[in-house]
Amino acid sequence: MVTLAEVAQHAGVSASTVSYVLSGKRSISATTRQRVEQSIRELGYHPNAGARALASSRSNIIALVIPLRTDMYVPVMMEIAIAVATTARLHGYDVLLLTGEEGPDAVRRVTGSGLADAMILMDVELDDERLPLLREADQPSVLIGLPADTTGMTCVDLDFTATGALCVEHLAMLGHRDIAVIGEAPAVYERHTGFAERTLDGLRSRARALGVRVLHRPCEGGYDALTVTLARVFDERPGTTGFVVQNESAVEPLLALLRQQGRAVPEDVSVVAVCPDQVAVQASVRLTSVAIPAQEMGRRAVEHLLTKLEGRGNEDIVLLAPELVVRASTGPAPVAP
Amino acid sequence: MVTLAEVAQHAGVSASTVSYVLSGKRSISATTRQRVEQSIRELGYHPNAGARALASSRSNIIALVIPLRTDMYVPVMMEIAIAVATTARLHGYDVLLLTGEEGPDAVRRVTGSGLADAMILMDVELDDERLPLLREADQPSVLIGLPADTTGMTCVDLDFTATGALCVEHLAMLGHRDIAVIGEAPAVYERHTGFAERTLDGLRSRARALGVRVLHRPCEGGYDALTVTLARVFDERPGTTGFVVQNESAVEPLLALLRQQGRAVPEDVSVVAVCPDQVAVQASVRLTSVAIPAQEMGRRAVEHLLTKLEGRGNEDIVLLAPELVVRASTGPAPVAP
DNA sequence: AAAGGCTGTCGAAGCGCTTCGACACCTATG
DNA sequence: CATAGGTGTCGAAGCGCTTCGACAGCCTTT
Repeated sequence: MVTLAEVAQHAGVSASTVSYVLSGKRSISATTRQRVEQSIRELGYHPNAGARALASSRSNIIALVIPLRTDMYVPVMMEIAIAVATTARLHGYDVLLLTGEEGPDAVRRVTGSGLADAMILMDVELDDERLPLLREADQPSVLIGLPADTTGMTCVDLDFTATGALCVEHLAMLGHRDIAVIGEAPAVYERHTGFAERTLDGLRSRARALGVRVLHRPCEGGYDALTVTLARVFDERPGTTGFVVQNESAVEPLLALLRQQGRAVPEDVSVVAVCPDQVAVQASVRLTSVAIPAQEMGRRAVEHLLTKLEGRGNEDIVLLAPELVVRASTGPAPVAP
Repeated sequence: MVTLAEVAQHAGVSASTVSYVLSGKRSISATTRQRVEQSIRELGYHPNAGARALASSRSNIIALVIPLRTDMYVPVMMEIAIAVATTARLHGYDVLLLTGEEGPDAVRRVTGSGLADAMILMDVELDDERLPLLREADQPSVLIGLPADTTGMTCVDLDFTATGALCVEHLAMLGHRDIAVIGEAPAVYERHTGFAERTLDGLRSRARALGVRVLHRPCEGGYDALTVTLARVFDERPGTTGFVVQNESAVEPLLALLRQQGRAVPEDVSVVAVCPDQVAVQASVRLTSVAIPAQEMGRRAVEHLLTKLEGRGNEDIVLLAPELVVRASTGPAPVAP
């Protein structure tokens, strides 16, 4: 293993000079710099992470806490994680992957040990028990998701309230008056993950404003669960012509069942989905949808974290504006028979 | 930030004694140990990771290199990553998340900087350019996937050859004589990721032995691509009654199209999938399938890595035996009309 | 009773780096 | 020409921990 001292000797300068070449914190003459850089290349030198962390008390590592559950939005989580890792690398940081399993202990461990300089938490619950710890930690953090109390926190999320409103608007504009919402599994609501409720809020309040009726049903993924849910929907609201789906694993079953019941999409029934674009375009009917901008969320989270690490920037809520893309699953409401 | 020295002072012992209490590398009297542990708890001490890494030249971190592409098997990757993180924590290790983006440089960086003690690489290509680096590195590594040349490497993977064979066997036993394989996207084969080819090999050689005909078609996900592929299959082999699908995003389209064409599953056509269980049970027909044991792969990879870190264990190929679970998508071949 | 072996604790060195103050040298200024 | 102010480089201290050798005190063994 090559050390700073060896590089210094090889280049005929002192260790501190090499350090300053590396960090750029003091001016170094062009000739010296080149000589040092040459030595670094020749010897294949890589600074030792531990020593660096110890001396500078910065690890250049960002901790990313991902949810342990893999019951929903897996591709979204993955995409966020990859975006976080990629963006972090771009700025010279590495990413430490923690699962939600450890709970608050993970926060204590990271802040206490100096393992990471900052943390990003995904899948924050409305009343997350890690929040108090983060508030009093001296390490910056960014949440992906929106807890109930955001004081002192920086959060990045899709504006789910606006998303809900957008979906209703689109359907209302097409003349739909009775809308059903197929939501996430009941467990997701019970867990108070926030985004599901917020979508619903946005949806309902805009529906009220537009004079549209909304029926909401949480739903497990898969065909069996959806068969039951759909039957209940049409039972209670036979005139339903618009659907909003916020549950990846309910998308395809919904389309299949509608088809099976002789309800054509979009002639008889319109469907708007809240899902990754890939799901929307690969579905059996290309879905009008609001995408979840996973990459952007990951990128923004890291960038915000970095400005906080630099002392600039601070408490802040970033809500990404939803975009509805019209595809083949929505059309004018059928004229009443 | 609490330091070892502060704990030592608080407990009225020397720093080294605290260190030995923590590491257990020398015997400590029960009373001293308790006093120290008490102080640690009271002060909320966490060892500083950088200092520890520097002094011991072990970071207690495992690097996990995940593929950058999110075009396939995303849930599987995620599940592996989570299993790796969880298992690692169980043994006192943390996980550093690297994307394939950096290529061989990632390996150099990690080995050079002592950032991690060992690495796990996912999505290894048959002739991966990182392999030579890993061979000469003094850090242990484990591959998830099987490259062409495995000398000096430890690999963990599903036995895809056996998987292919198992699928054919099952269909052959049910009397199917003409089998079509719907594979991954052509790009996956071009990239030489290995597992796709191995499945095909196992499939073909067992088919030959059993006197079954096999037609293989790579296929992009989604309905459009599958419509074309399926038409070609039935065009070339009208008597096809068995399908093996190894492409998550082709599963549902296949079922839908078959249904649409009036081919009942499993009465007219049988379908076996190679996919995560979740996909198999959530499909519109509960699929007979060979699961990809993502959790197990992640767990085994970490455990192997740890034995290598301890100096025990070494070069080794672990092929997990596939298990075929019969569900509702396969049945006896229809009697010829 | 002396020699030897354990056990439990301590002090000190050192891991590889960053960073502060010092200082030699050079150039502009009065 | 002496002085002030930059530049560019160096030496040394110290980050918080692990680990090695030393050794005091005790218990066996001969």
